[in-house]
Amino acid sequence: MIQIARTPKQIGEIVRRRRQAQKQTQTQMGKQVRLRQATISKLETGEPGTRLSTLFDVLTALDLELVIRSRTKSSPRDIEENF
Amino acid sequence: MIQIARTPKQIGEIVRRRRQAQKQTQTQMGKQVRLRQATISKLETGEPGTRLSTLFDVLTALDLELVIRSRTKSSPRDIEENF
DNA sequence: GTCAAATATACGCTAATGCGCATATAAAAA
DNA sequence: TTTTTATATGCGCATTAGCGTATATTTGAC
Repeated sequence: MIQIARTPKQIGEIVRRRRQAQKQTQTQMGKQVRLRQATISKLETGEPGTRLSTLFDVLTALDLELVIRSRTKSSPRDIEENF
Repeated sequence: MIQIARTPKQIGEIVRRRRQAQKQTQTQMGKQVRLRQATISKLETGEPGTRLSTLFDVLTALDLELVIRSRTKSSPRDIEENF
């Protein structure tokens, strides 16, 4: 399972899919990492102001990790979603 | 080039190495993406409060992208750096 | 060691997160 | 449809990023 994210919105989508796949609610996840349900909600909807610490907390709860790598050629889908 | 980041600090290190590899200063990078040199500095030193939008701006300037994937077994190095 | 360049900090400011708490809205179940 | 569950929003508050500007500190070249 690997997903490219070039915008906060894309991160949110990935997080949401993963959370749902694990059959968790935002409230449950929030409890695990001590974040409000509202905070998870904002992250998943793509708030650009979300803090790195919040993202890492959530990724930990979902057993995901973040990888940074050189950009690959962007697919048409990436481009349209950037704006 | 691919790097795992499990903490804001690790992200900072990756960003810094990449920036230096491109022979850019924080001030130059900041200009490209309209961020202050001080902001880049904080990101590179691992501020957990850094915003996602800021991270993406910087990654764009460095031609890097972010990938989210299932966690791999952590290497000893990862563990010690988590606390 | 000296000096210039790069990076880390500081101050005052504005804006926005994340908080607790509550509720409206949407989605799923009965 | 009615009821329950889940997600999105709202308010007031404390905290903090990021801004401009400026300066201390570190690093690197000479």
